[in-house]
Amino acid sequence: MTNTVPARQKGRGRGGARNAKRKRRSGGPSTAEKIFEAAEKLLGEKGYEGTSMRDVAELAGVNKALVFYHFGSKGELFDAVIDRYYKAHRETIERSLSRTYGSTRDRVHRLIDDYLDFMERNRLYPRLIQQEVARRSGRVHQIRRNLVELSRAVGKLLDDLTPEDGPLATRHLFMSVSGMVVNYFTYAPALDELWGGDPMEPARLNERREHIHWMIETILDRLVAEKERRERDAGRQLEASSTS
Amino acid sequence: MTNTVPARQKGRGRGGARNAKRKRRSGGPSTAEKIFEAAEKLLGEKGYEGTSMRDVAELAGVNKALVFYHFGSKGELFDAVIDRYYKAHRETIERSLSRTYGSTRDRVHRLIDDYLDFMERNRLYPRLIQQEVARRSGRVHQIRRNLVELSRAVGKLLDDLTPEDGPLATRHLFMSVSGMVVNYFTYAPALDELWGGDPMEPARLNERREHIHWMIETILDRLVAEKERRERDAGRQLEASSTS
DNA sequence: AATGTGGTTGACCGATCGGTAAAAACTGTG
DNA sequence: CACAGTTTTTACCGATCGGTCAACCACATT
Repeated sequence: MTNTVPARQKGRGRGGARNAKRKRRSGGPSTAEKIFEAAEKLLGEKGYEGTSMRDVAELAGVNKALVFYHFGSKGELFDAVIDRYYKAHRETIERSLSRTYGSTRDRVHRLIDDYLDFMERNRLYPRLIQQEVARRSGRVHQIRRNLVELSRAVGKLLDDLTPEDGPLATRHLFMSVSGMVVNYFTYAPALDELWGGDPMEPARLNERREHIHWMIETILDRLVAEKERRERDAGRQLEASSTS
Repeated sequence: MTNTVPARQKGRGRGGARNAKRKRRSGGPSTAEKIFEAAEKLLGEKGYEGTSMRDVAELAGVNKALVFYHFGSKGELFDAVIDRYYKAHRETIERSLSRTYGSTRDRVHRLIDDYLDFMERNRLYPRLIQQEVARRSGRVHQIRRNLVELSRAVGKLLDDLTPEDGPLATRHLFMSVSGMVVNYFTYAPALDELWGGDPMEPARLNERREHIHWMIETILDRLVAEKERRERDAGRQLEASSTS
């Protein structure tokens, strides 16, 4: 998966990073991969401060020193995890935005679907990101940039449907919709009384998906209506001034 | 503020909790209050695992042992903080819901306003709650119950406007709206590039408030329209069956 | 068989963690 | 003043933290 070159001597020391890549006979995951997966899980569940390197080693089923051998330090290990998410997140967005066919409305719905797919495939990601953002961790600045760029891209997609400023600016809509998406994954399981069952099972997830699409549809309808009203008003204004 | 009786001997030992409450001459906050405020701040900013009792003592400007003297243990200290939020949260909701005058629409808007007021007065609360919920901390189960009850109360308020199940059920709307509210406080400061200024200054907060009210209005309009359509359809159905 | 190399191990380090015990200081009351 | 009760301080504890080290192992090359 990620780079398999150990981190022992941090950059300094002997020359180029010779990519060893010794063959692994049994098809199982490499040590580095096992560590990475354990770190991914624990970071999502317990957060950075709540996870110890011993926990990681134990869950991975390897010696603790191996974690440092392969990833250097706790910070580097979790940076690697976050970096993977960052790249997957970015790729998801870019791939979705690159498909430019269909109406604006179709493209927005498609973006939502791709975003939800990403969340469903990476269920620990929303938990991780909520924890780190709430703590102002600084370790997630790349992902923050992703979100800023995504909001700007949505702004271009919506074009003249939303004003540049004020309560209907794209950034507000973006915050609201991303809140709808992300919060479900973090809050719904904690509020399972409301659902009477596991909110993460496929049927419930699809229900949530429908809800969000309904919300998007409702918002877009209103934005279009308001735009038309603005244009009508402008036309009337023009008409009135020309006849005066 | 909270109970000022130290926790040294956990329940057992000498008889009733004699409320000492020795008078404090200088008007400043008591030691317990200083500790509590420091804990509140750090818990919101760094989370439970990210905060040490030494940090708390240092920020409060008191001896570390005093923290244990007054609050017993780390868990009890932070439980006290969370309990205060729980009660304030609950009181805010109950007071808002108890004012039953006005239309359903007015009452919903009022609830949103009161909720936003609470968040603005307790800016560390959304950060705390997001961290603890994302970690499935278990220390916030009272607050989770608050949210469940709030969702049910909103359901009663909306009455027959929302169906019991499916993507338009109250729980989905509740999740979406609470996401809009809470996520702004946790995400907006991390995405300050989008705002070109501090999203927590009063003008921006009011803009956000307007946005949320606009969203609520849009959702309610659509729900009312769909309800009327359903009734019209039902009437037509009835008419058709009576003339057949 | 000798050598070099990347992967692995267990023992260990100083720092910090939450928590405790007992003495010391402070306080109001007789 | 003596006394009792409360609050604060100092010094300490064992456990755990992130991280290091030297030895060791498996294996490919010479």
